[in-house]
Amino acid sequence: MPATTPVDSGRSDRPSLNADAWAAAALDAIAEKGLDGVAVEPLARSLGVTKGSFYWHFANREALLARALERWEAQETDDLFEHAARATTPLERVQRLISGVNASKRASRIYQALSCASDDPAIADYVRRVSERSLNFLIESYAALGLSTHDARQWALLTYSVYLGTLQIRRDLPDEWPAAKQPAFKEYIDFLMDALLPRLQHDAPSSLSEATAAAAAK
Amino acid sequence: MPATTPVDSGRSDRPSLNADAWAAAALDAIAEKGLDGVAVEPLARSLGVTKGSFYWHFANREALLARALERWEAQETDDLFEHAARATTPLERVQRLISGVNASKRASRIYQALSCASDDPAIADYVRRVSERSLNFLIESYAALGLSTHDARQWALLTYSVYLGTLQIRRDLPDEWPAAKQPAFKEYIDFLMDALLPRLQHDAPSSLSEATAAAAAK
DNA sequence: AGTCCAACATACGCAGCCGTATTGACAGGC
DNA sequence: GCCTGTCAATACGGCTGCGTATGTTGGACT
Repeated sequence: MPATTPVDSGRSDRPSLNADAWAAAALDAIAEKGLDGVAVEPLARSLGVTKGSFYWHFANREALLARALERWEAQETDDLFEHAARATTPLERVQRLISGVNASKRASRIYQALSCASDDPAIADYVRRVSERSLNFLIESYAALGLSTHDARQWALLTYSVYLGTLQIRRDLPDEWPAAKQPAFKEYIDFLMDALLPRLQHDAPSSLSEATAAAAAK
Repeated sequence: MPATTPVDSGRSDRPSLNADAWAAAALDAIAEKGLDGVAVEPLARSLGVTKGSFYWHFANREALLARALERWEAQETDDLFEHAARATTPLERVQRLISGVNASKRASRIYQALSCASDDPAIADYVRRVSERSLNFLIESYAALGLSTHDARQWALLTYSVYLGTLQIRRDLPDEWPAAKQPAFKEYIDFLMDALLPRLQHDAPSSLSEATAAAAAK
């Protein structure tokens, strides 16, 4: 009864699922129920179809996972580039990363779920690449602040570990973590920015704190 | 054929499994294969018995999980107390936590696996308590350094997030992380200690760096 | 109008895990 | 020597997910 357009031209009753829709649903499942949440039959149910549809688009569950991971990696990379494009100053980049810790609960959950499952070498490669790009982004940001490659790397490792650790604290100790609206949140972000920025001798310290406040106000 | 001593008197061919042995095996499974690795039949196989034995000691899988989590919480708490007992100075406490980031791969894997599965409210409680104790330990350590409750809390959050984030970096980016034997490791630890300790005005900075080097040399 | 094909649905066998029920081995107390 | 309690093996049913084989349908094309 429901008319379908096989080439997926425009909208219809059933948009005729494609592989990307399955991959997107798989990523949602990872975010909500972990990697084992990516099961063919439950996913089909949530999409309102049966697995007869799935095995038309994919060879098996592994192929779906690969596609979902590619999608995830591309998304994370795009986010990073978009992030870099918006923040012009290297200083601003670090500030945005840190103050953005309260955003994207979904992204952090996917990241953690995949990191947990990185025993699987296939998954480990994706996680490694995504993490590496984030770390390199930070290294470049600190290098652009005038630090040597060596020092920039150390500061980037520090900041990235703070970022990751904060994500986990927010999850494991939700009561201990101030809501973004509370004054304690901004206060702590300011504290972090002070701890995560090297004290450059040739720069006035007031400019750092002013820029921090400006970014946090957004 | 193999004689067993049912009351578990001493050692025998089969030491007659008790509930604690099952809980220990369950924790091993969590460390190696995640929470879903805690499956009755595979565990029984790895212990050389069948699940007929399991359902004598436990009502169901959930009961095993609860017992394993209790065991884990007790272990982590004991480790923390032992850790506190050995490090007398508050400064030493922070140093040992940070430099001990390369130890206990197993513990960190269990922690991460449980944190991933903290959607389950039963598990979340255990994770929360364990994390809370660690954080409070750090808060007290920083407070003992002369910081106010508020400042100690901020520094503790920073250090704990660095600790957690470093664990994850070591797992996700094993190539980026220096081995404990490499000079880069000690160097980075020194860098961390400098970044994670407040600069107290009334203390000579040289004493901090000296104490750091002494602890790292161990 | 008839054919073809993409995109499903249906039905099946298989494997793994859970939990139960039943039975069996073995030791110690009497 | 029998009885009882402990710990374990075996056997079973049920559920869930994977993968395959085959049926069905509606639209595109000619």
